[in-house]
Amino acid sequence: MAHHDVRTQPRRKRDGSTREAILDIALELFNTQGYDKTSLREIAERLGVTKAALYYHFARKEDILLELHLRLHSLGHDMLERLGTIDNAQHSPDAWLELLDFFIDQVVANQDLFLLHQRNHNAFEELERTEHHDADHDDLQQQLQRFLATPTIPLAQRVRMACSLGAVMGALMGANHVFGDVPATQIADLVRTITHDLLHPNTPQPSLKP
Amino acid sequence: MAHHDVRTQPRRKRDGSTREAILDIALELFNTQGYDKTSLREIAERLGVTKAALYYHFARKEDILLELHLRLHSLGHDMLERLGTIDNAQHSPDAWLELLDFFIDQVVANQDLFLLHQRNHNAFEELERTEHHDADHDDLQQQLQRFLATPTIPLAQRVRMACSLGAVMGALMGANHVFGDVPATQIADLVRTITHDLLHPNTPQPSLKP
DNA sequence: GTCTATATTTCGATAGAC
DNA sequence: GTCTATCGAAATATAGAC
Repeated sequence: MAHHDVRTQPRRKRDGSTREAILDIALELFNTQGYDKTSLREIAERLGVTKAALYYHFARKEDILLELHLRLHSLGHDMLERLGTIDNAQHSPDAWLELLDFFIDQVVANQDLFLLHQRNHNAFEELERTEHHDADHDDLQQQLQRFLATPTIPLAQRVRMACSLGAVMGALMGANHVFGDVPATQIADLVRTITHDLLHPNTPQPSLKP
Repeated sequence: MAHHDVRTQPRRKRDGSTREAILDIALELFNTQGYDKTSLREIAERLGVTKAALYYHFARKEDILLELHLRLHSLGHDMLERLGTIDNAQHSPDAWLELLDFFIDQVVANQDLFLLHQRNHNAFEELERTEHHDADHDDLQQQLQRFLATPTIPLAQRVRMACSLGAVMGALMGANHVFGDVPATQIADLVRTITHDLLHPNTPQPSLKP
Protein backbone atom coordinates (compact mmCIF):
# COMPACT_ATOMS: atom_id res chain seq x y z
CA MET A 1 0.00 0.00 0.00
CA ALA A 2 2.98 2.27 0.51
CA HIS A 3 4.19 2.22 -3.11
CA HIS A 4 2.11 1.78 -6.24
CA ASP A 5 3.96 -0.90 -8.23
CA VAL A 6 6.23 1.34 -10.42
CA ARG A 7 8.64 -1.55 -10.71
CA THR A 8 9.39 -1.32 -14.38
CA GLN A 9 12.81 0.15 -13.83
CA PRO A 10 16.09 -1.77 -13.93
CA ARG A 11 18.70 -1.54 -11.25
CA ARG A 12 22.29 -2.40 -10.72
CA LYS A 13 23.60 -0.49 -7.75
CA ARG A 14 21.96 0.99 -4.68
CA ASP A 15 18.99 -1.32 -5.32
CA GLY A 16 16.63 1.64 -5.43
CA SER A 17 17.48 3.51 -2.30
CA THR A 18 18.65 6.43 -4.39
CA ARG A 19 15.20 6.91 -5.81
CA GLU A 20 13.78 7.09 -2.32
CA ALA A 21 16.52 9.45 -1.21
CA ILE A 22 15.76 11.77 -4.11
CA LEU A 23 12.11 11.86 -3.15
CA ASP A 24 12.92 12.54 0.50
CA ILE A 25 15.25 15.41 -0.27
CA ALA A 26 12.95 16.79 -2.93
CA LEU A 27 10.01 16.76 -0.53
CA GLU A 28 12.00 18.70 2.02
CA LEU A 29 13.33 21.27 -0.42
CA PHE A 30 9.99 21.72 -2.17
CA ASN A 31 8.40 22.47 1.17
CA THR A 32 11.00 24.98 2.31
CA GLN A 33 11.81 26.73 -0.96
CA GLY A 34 8.99 25.84 -3.29
CA TYR A 35 8.97 23.52 -6.29
CA ASP A 36 10.00 26.11 -8.88
CA LYS A 37 12.76 27.65 -6.84
CA THR A 38 14.33 24.25 -6.20
CA SER A 39 16.75 23.23 -8.95
CA LEU A 40 17.86 19.73 -9.82
CA ARG A 41 21.41 20.83 -9.16
CA GLU A 42 20.42 21.61 -5.58
CA ILE A 43 18.81 18.24 -5.05
CA ALA A 44 21.77 16.42 -6.57
CA GLU A 45 24.24 18.42 -4.47
CA ARG A 46 22.40 17.56 -1.30
CA LEU A 47 22.36 13.90 -2.28
CA GLY A 48 26.05 13.90 -3.15
CA VAL A 49 25.62 13.06 -6.82
CA THR A 50 25.40 15.02 -10.05
CA LYS A 51 22.40 16.33 -11.88
CA ALA A 52 22.72 13.69 -14.60
CA ALA A 53 22.30 10.93 -12.04
CA LEU A 54 18.83 12.17 -11.25
CA TYR A 55 17.81 11.69 -14.85
CA TYR A 56 18.44 7.98 -14.52
CA HIS A 57 15.65 7.81 -11.97
CA PHE A 58 13.30 10.48 -13.26
CA ALA A 59 12.94 11.47 -16.90
CA ARG A 60 11.75 14.97 -16.06
CA LYS A 61 11.77 17.18 -13.00
CA GLU A 62 8.00 17.13 -13.14
CA ASP A 63 8.05 13.38 -12.55
CA ILE A 64 9.53 13.85 -9.12
CA LEU A 65 6.61 16.02 -8.15
CA LEU A 66 4.26 13.58 -9.86
CA GLU A 67 5.50 10.67 -7.77
CA LEU A 68 4.95 12.70 -4.61
CA HIS A 69 1.50 13.56 -5.87
CA LEU A 70 0.69 9.89 -6.39
CA ARG A 71 1.53 9.11 -2.80
CA LEU A 72 -0.83 11.78 -1.61
CA HIS A 73 -3.41 10.49 -4.05
CA SER A 74 -3.22 6.93 -2.79
CA LEU A 75 -3.64 8.23 0.74
CA GLY A 76 -6.92 9.80 -0.21
CA HIS A 77 -8.21 6.71 -1.95
CA ASP A 78 -9.87 5.26 1.11
CA MET A 79 -11.44 8.58 1.96
CA LEU A 80 -12.90 8.96 -1.48
CA GLU A 81 -14.68 5.64 -1.17
CA ARG A 82 -16.22 6.75 2.08
CA LEU A 83 -17.20 9.97 0.36
CA GLY A 84 -19.02 7.92 -2.27
CA THR A 85 -21.14 6.19 0.33
CA ILE A 86 -22.05 9.53 1.85
CA ASP A 87 -22.95 10.92 -1.53
CA ASN A 88 -25.72 8.41 -2.04
CA ALA A 89 -28.12 9.18 0.70
CA GLN A 90 -27.14 10.45 4.10
CA HIS A 91 -25.51 13.84 4.17
CA SER A 92 -25.73 13.73 7.91
CA PRO A 93 -23.21 15.64 10.00
CA ASP A 94 -22.34 12.36 11.68
CA ALA A 95 -21.20 10.77 8.46
CA TRP A 96 -19.10 13.82 7.68
CA LEU A 97 -17.66 13.79 11.19
CA GLU A 98 -16.60 10.22 10.72
CA LEU A 99 -14.91 11.16 7.49
CA LEU A 100 -13.12 14.04 9.21
CA ASP A 101 -11.96 11.68 11.90
CA PHE A 102 -10.19 9.59 9.31
CA PHE A 103 -8.91 12.69 7.54
CA ILE A 104 -7.32 14.05 10.69
CA ASP A 105 -5.36 10.84 11.13
CA GLN A 106 -4.10 11.04 7.56
CA VAL A 107 -2.98 14.62 7.94
CA VAL A 108 -1.14 13.95 11.18
CA ALA A 109 0.60 10.90 9.76
CA ASN A 110 1.60 12.57 6.48
CA GLN A 111 1.99 16.19 7.38
CA ASP A 112 4.83 16.74 4.90
CA LEU A 113 2.84 15.55 1.91
CA PHE A 114 -0.16 17.68 2.78
CA LEU A 115 2.11 20.64 3.36
CA LEU A 116 3.64 20.07 -0.06
CA HIS A 117 0.25 20.19 -1.66
CA GLN A 118 -0.77 23.32 0.16
CA ARG A 119 2.44 25.25 -0.37
CA ASN A 120 2.80 24.34 -4.06
CA HIS A 121 -0.78 24.58 -5.13
CA ASN A 122 0.03 26.09 -8.49
CA ALA A 123 2.64 23.50 -9.39
CA PHE A 124 0.14 20.73 -8.70
CA GLU A 125 -2.47 22.40 -10.85
CA GLU A 126 -0.14 22.56 -13.80
CA LEU A 127 0.78 18.95 -13.17
CA GLU A 128 -2.79 17.89 -13.72
CA ARG A 129 -3.05 20.15 -16.75
CA THR A 130 -0.07 18.39 -18.35
CA GLU A 131 -0.91 14.83 -17.30
CA HIS A 132 -4.02 14.67 -19.40
CA HIS A 133 -6.03 13.53 -16.42
CA ASP A 134 -7.67 10.56 -18.11
CA ALA A 135 -10.55 9.72 -15.85
CA ASP A 136 -11.79 10.23 -12.35
CA HIS A 137 -8.49 10.12 -10.57
CA ASP A 138 -8.88 13.63 -9.33
CA ASP A 139 -6.98 15.17 -6.51
CA LEU A 140 -8.33 14.52 -3.03
CA GLN A 141 -8.90 18.21 -2.54
CA GLN A 142 -10.64 18.49 -5.88
CA GLN A 143 -12.98 15.63 -5.04
CA LEU A 144 -13.80 17.23 -1.73
CA GLN A 145 -14.47 20.55 -3.45
CA ARG A 146 -16.74 18.87 -5.96
CA PHE A 147 -18.59 17.25 -3.09
CA LEU A 148 -18.97 20.56 -1.30
CA ALA A 149 -20.49 21.95 -4.48
CA THR A 150 -23.34 19.41 -4.40
CA PRO A 151 -26.50 21.52 -4.75
CA THR A 152 -28.77 19.02 -3.00
CA ILE A 153 -27.05 19.62 0.31
CA PRO A 154 -28.31 22.73 2.12
CA LEU A 155 -25.94 25.65 1.74
CA ALA A 156 -25.57 26.22 5.46
CA GLN A 157 -24.34 22.70 5.94
CA ARG A 158 -21.99 22.84 2.99
CA VAL A 159 -20.38 25.92 4.47
CA ARG A 160 -20.09 24.13 7.79
CA MET A 161 -18.31 21.26 6.11
CA ALA A 162 -15.96 23.61 4.29
CA CYS A 163 -15.21 25.35 7.58
CA SER A 164 -14.53 22.07 9.33
CA LEU A 165 -12.01 21.13 6.67
CA GLY A 166 -10.34 24.51 6.95
CA ALA A 167 -10.29 24.20 10.73
CA VAL A 168 -8.49 20.88 10.54
CA MET A 169 -5.89 22.20 8.13
CA GLY A 170 -5.50 25.49 9.95
CA ALA A 171 -4.73 23.83 13.24
CA LEU A 172 -2.63 20.90 12.05
CA MET A 173 -0.52 22.38 9.28
CA GLY A 174 1.19 25.13 11.21
CA ALA A 175 1.11 23.08 14.39
CA ASN A 176 4.85 22.55 14.57
CA HIS A 177 5.65 26.25 14.57
CA VAL A 178 2.72 27.41 16.67
CA PHE A 179 2.16 24.75 19.31
CA GLY A 180 5.80 24.03 19.94
CA ASP A 181 6.50 20.64 21.38
CA VAL A 182 2.92 19.63 22.00
CA PRO A 183 2.50 16.21 20.36
CA ALA A 184 0.46 16.28 17.19
CA THR A 185 -1.89 13.63 18.46
CA GLN A 186 -2.92 15.88 21.33
CA ILE A 187 -3.66 18.72 18.93
CA ALA A 188 -5.57 16.26 16.78
CA ASP A 189 -7.80 15.25 19.70
CA LEU A 190 -8.58 18.87 20.44
CA VAL A 191 -9.41 19.42 16.80
CA ARG A 192 -11.78 16.46 16.91
CA THR A 193 -13.66 18.08 19.75
CA ILE A 194 -13.81 21.35 17.88
CA THR A 195 -15.12 19.81 14.68
CA HIS A 196 -17.83 18.20 16.76
CA ASP A 197 -18.87 21.59 18.15
CA LEU A 198 -18.74 22.97 14.67
CA LEU A 199 -21.02 20.36 13.12
CA HIS A 200 -23.27 19.77 16.12
CA PRO A 201 -23.90 23.25 17.46
CA ASN A 202 -25.57 23.54 20.88
CA THR A 203 -25.11 19.87 21.59
CA PRO A 204 -23.00 18.78 24.54
CA GLN A 205 -20.01 16.55 23.88
CA PRO A 206 -20.46 12.83 24.43
CA SER A 207 -18.31 11.40 27.16
CA LEU A 208 -14.92 10.09 26.14
CA LYS A 209 -14.82 6.67 24.59
CA PRO A 210 -14.08 3.92 27.16
CA MET B 1 -4.91 54.75 2.85
CA ALA B 2 -5.06 52.94 -0.47
CA HIS B 3 -1.45 53.61 -1.47
CA HIS B 4 1.52 54.12 0.82
CA ASP B 5 3.18 57.29 -0.45
CA VAL B 6 5.73 55.77 -2.92
CA ARG B 7 5.71 59.03 -4.84
CA THR B 8 9.41 59.41 -5.40
CA GLN B 9 9.19 58.47 -9.03
CA PRO B 10 9.14 60.88 -11.96
CA ARG B 11 6.54 60.77 -14.66
CA ARG B 12 5.99 62.05 -18.12
CA LYS B 13 3.33 59.96 -19.80
CA ARG B 14 0.47 57.85 -18.50
CA ASP B 15 0.80 59.72 -15.16
CA GLY B 16 1.13 56.46 -13.25
CA SER B 17 -1.68 54.36 -14.54
CA THR B 18 0.83 51.95 -16.02
CA ARG B 19 2.17 51.11 -12.61
CA GLU B 20 -1.29 50.24 -11.42
CA ALA B 21 -1.97 48.23 -14.56
CA ILE B 22 1.20 46.23 -14.01
CA LEU B 23 0.14 45.40 -10.47
CA ASP B 24 -3.35 44.39 -11.56
CA ILE B 25 -2.11 42.06 -14.27
CA ALA B 26 0.63 40.69 -12.08
CA LEU B 27 -1.84 39.92 -9.30
CA GLU B 28 -4.03 38.02 -11.71
CA LEU B 29 -1.21 36.05 -13.30
CA PHE B 30 0.50 35.31 -9.99
CA ASN B 31 -2.77 33.84 -8.72
CA THR B 32 -3.46 31.67 -11.73
CA GLN B 33 0.07 30.52 -12.63
CA GLY B 34 2.13 31.23 -9.58
CA TYR B 35 4.78 33.91 -9.03
CA ASP B 36 7.73 31.87 -10.30
CA LYS B 37 6.02 30.56 -13.40
CA THR B 38 4.97 34.07 -14.42
CA SER B 39 7.61 35.84 -16.51
CA LEU B 40 8.00 39.55 -17.01
CA ARG B 41 7.64 38.94 -20.73
CA GLU B 42 4.18 37.56 -20.06
CA ILE B 43 3.12 40.53 -17.97
CA ALA B 44 4.46 42.97 -20.53
CA GLU B 45 2.76 41.14 -23.39
CA ARG B 46 -0.57 41.29 -21.61
CA LEU B 47 -0.10 44.97 -20.94
CA GLY B 48 0.85 45.71 -24.54
CA VAL B 49 4.36 46.94 -23.80
CA THR B 50 7.83 45.41 -23.70
CA LYS B 51 9.74 43.90 -20.85
CA ALA B 52 12.04 46.88 -20.59
CA ALA B 53 9.13 49.17 -19.88
CA LEU B 54 8.40 47.26 -16.70
CA TYR B 55 11.87 48.04 -15.44
CA TYR B 56 11.08 51.72 -15.50
CA HIS B 57 8.42 51.13 -12.87
CA PHE B 58 9.99 48.31 -10.88
CA ALA B 59 13.72 47.77 -10.48
CA ARG B 60 13.34 44.04 -9.91
CA LYS B 61 10.62 41.47 -10.43
CA GLU B 62 10.64 40.92 -6.70
CA ASP B 63 9.55 44.51 -6.19
CA ILE B 64 6.25 43.83 -7.92
CA LEU B 65 5.50 41.11 -5.42
CA LEU B 66 6.77 43.33 -2.64
CA GLU B 67 4.33 46.09 -3.53
CA LEU B 68 1.48 43.60 -3.48
CA HIS B 69 2.74 42.38 -0.13
CA LEU B 70 2.69 45.90 1.25
CA ARG B 71 -0.95 46.32 0.34
CA LEU B 72 -1.82 43.16 2.20
CA HIS B 73 0.32 44.37 5.07
CA SER B 74 -1.44 47.70 5.34
CA LEU B 75 -4.76 45.89 5.37
CA GLY B 76 -3.69 43.97 8.42
CA HIS B 77 -2.45 47.02 10.24
CA ASP B 78 -5.74 47.77 11.93
CA MET B 79 -6.16 44.17 12.95
CA LEU B 80 -2.73 44.05 14.51
CA GLU B 81 -3.58 46.97 16.73
CA ARG B 82 -6.68 45.21 17.92
CA LEU B 83 -4.55 42.18 18.52
CA GLY B 84 -2.31 44.25 20.74
CA THR B 85 -5.19 45.23 22.98
CA ILE B 86 -6.18 41.58 23.30
CA ASP B 87 -2.64 40.60 24.10
CA ASN B 88 -2.57 42.68 27.25
CA ALA B 89 -5.18 41.13 29.38
CA GLN B 90 -8.39 39.62 28.09
CA HIS B 91 -7.97 36.58 25.94
CA SER B 92 -11.70 36.16 25.96
CA PRO B 93 -13.40 34.36 23.10
CA ASP B 94 -15.52 37.44 22.63
CA ALA B 95 -12.53 39.62 21.90
CA TRP B 96 -11.25 37.07 19.43
CA LEU B 97 -14.68 36.82 17.83
CA GLU B 98 -14.72 40.55 17.33
CA LEU B 99 -11.33 40.32 15.68
CA LEU B 100 -12.54 37.54 13.42
CA ASP B 101 -15.52 39.64 12.48
CA PHE B 102 -13.22 42.32 11.17
CA PHE B 103 -10.97 39.75 9.53
CA ILE B 104 -13.85 38.20 7.60
CA ASP B 105 -14.71 41.59 6.13
CA GLN B 106 -11.11 42.10 5.06
CA VAL B 107 -10.92 38.72 3.38
CA VAL B 108 -14.17 39.20 1.50
CA ALA B 109 -13.17 42.65 0.31
CA ASN B 110 -9.65 41.66 -0.76
CA GLN B 111 -9.99 38.05 -1.74
CA ASP B 112 -7.36 38.33 -4.49
CA LEU B 113 -4.64 39.58 -2.18
CA PHE B 114 -5.28 36.90 0.40
CA LEU B 115 -5.36 34.29 -2.33
CA LEU B 116 -2.02 35.59 -3.57
CA HIS B 117 -0.52 35.14 -0.15
CA GLN B 118 -1.90 31.65 0.27
CA ARG B 119 -0.99 30.34 -3.17
CA ASN B 120 2.53 31.81 -3.17
CA HIS B 121 3.49 31.17 0.40
CA ASN B 122 7.07 30.26 -0.47
CA ALA B 123 7.67 33.32 -2.60
CA PHE B 124 6.51 35.55 0.25
CA GLU B 125 8.79 33.80 2.69
CA GLU B 126 11.80 34.40 0.50
CA LEU B 127 10.69 38.00 0.12
CA GLU B 128 10.98 38.54 3.82
CA ARG B 129 14.27 36.68 3.90
CA THR B 130 15.72 39.09 1.32
CA GLU B 131 14.16 42.30 2.62
CA HIS B 132 16.13 42.24 5.83
CA HIS B 133 12.95 42.71 7.82
CA ASP B 134 14.15 45.57 9.96
CA ALA B 135 11.68 45.65 12.79
CA ASP B 136 8.26 44.52 13.76
CA HIS B 137 6.57 44.88 10.40
CA ASP B 138 5.84 41.21 10.21
CA ASP B 139 3.33 39.61 7.98
CA LEU B 140 -0.24 39.55 9.23
CA GLN B 141 -0.20 35.78 9.22
CA GLN B 142 3.10 35.72 11.05
CA GLN B 143 1.77 38.03 13.74
CA LEU B 144 -1.29 35.88 14.15
CA GLN B 145 0.88 32.79 14.43
CA ARG B 146 3.08 34.44 17.04
CA PHE B 147 -0.05 35.35 18.96
CA LEU B 148 -1.34 31.79 18.78
CA ALA B 149 1.97 30.66 20.23
CA THR B 150 1.44 32.71 23.41
CA PRO B 151 2.02 30.23 26.25
CA THR B 152 -0.17 32.07 28.78
CA ILE B 153 -3.30 31.26 26.81
CA PRO B 154 -4.66 27.78 27.50
CA LEU B 155 -3.78 25.33 24.77
CA ALA B 156 -7.36 24.29 24.14
CA GLN B 157 -8.32 27.85 23.41
CA ARG B 158 -5.32 28.48 21.21
CA VAL B 159 -6.29 25.51 19.08
CA ARG B 160 -9.83 26.85 18.90
CA MET B 161 -8.53 30.17 17.65
CA ALA B 162 -6.34 28.47 15.06
CA CYS B 163 -9.29 26.41 13.90
CA SER B 164 -11.49 29.46 13.62
CA LEU B 165 -8.95 31.15 11.40
CA GLY B 166 -8.66 28.07 9.26
CA ALA B 167 -12.43 27.83 9.04
CA VAL B 168 -12.69 31.38 7.75
CA MET B 169 -10.04 30.82 5.13
CA GLY B 170 -11.32 27.40 4.16
CA ALA B 171 -14.81 28.67 3.49
CA LEU B 172 -14.02 32.02 1.90
CA MET B 173 -11.00 31.30 -0.27
CA GLY B 174 -12.44 28.57 -2.46
CA ALA B 175 -15.90 30.11 -2.24
CA ASN B 176 -16.04 31.17 -5.87
CA HIS B 177 -15.48 27.68 -7.20
CA VAL B 178 -17.44 25.79 -4.58
CA PHE B 179 -20.47 27.90 -3.76
CA GLY B 180 -21.09 29.06 -7.28
CA ASP B 181 -23.03 32.28 -7.58
CA VAL B 182 -23.88 32.64 -3.92
CA PRO B 183 -22.80 36.16 -2.93
CA ALA B 184 -19.70 36.25 -0.76
CA THR B 185 -21.44 38.31 1.90
CA GLN B 186 -23.96 35.54 2.44
CA ILE B 187 -21.18 32.98 2.88
CA ALA B 188 -19.48 35.41 5.23
CA ASP B 189 -22.57 35.63 7.43
CA LEU B 190 -22.78 31.86 7.63
CA VAL B 191 -19.12 31.74 8.57
CA ARG B 192 -19.75 34.25 11.34
CA THR B 193 -22.38 31.98 12.81
CA ILE B 194 -20.03 29.03 12.59
CA THR B 195 -17.14 30.80 14.26
CA HIS B 196 -19.52 31.68 17.07
CA ASP B 197 -20.40 28.00 17.54
CA LEU B 198 -16.75 27.16 17.39
CA LEU B 199 -15.68 29.61 20.09
CA HIS B 200 -18.81 29.41 22.26
CA PRO B 201 -19.62 25.71 22.31
CA ASN B 202 -22.98 24.66 23.74
CA THR B 203 -24.24 28.22 23.80
CA PRO B 204 -27.25 29.15 21.71
CA GLN B 205 -26.85 31.84 19.12
CA PRO B 206 -27.96 35.35 20.08
CA SER B 207 -30.78 36.69 17.98
CA LEU B 208 -29.77 38.61 14.89
CA LYS B 209 -28.73 42.17 15.36
CA PRO B 210 -31.61 44.64 14.90
C1' DG C 1 7.96 56.31 -20.65
C1' DT C 2 8.79 53.16 -23.92
C1' DC C 3 11.57 51.08 -27.35
C1' DT C 4 15.48 47.85 -29.57
C1' DA C 5 19.00 45.34 -28.70
C1' DT C 6 22.12 42.58 -25.75
C1' DA C 7 24.45 40.92 -21.69
C1' DT C 8 24.41 37.40 -18.10
C1' DT C 9 22.93 33.64 -15.68
C1' DT C 10 20.63 29.53 -14.63
C1' DC C 11 18.02 25.82 -15.60
C1' DG C 12 16.24 21.52 -17.62
C1' DA C 13 17.71 18.05 -20.49
C1' DT C 14 20.83 14.97 -23.61
C1' DA C 15 25.02 12.29 -25.29
C1' DG C 16 28.22 9.19 -24.39
C1' DA C 17 32.20 7.31 -21.52
C1' DC C 18 33.01 4.42 -17.47
C1' DG D 1 24.11 3.86 -11.82
C1' DT D 2 26.90 7.63 -11.98
C1' DC D 3 30.02 10.59 -14.28
C1' DT D 4 31.82 14.73 -17.54
C1' DA D 5 30.61 17.85 -20.86
C1' DT D 6 27.61 20.45 -23.34
C1' DC D 7 23.44 22.12 -25.71
C1' DG D 8 19.49 25.04 -26.11
C1' DA D 9 15.95 27.62 -24.09
C1' DA D 10 14.20 31.00 -21.23
C1' DA D 11 14.49 34.29 -17.71
C1' DT D 12 16.18 38.50 -15.28
C1' DA D 13 18.31 42.56 -15.95
C1' DT D 14 21.04 46.45 -18.38
C1' DA D 15 22.54 50.03 -22.01
C1' DG D 16 21.34 53.46 -24.72
C1' DA D 17 18.41 55.49 -28.52
C1' DC D 18 13.97 57.91 -29.24
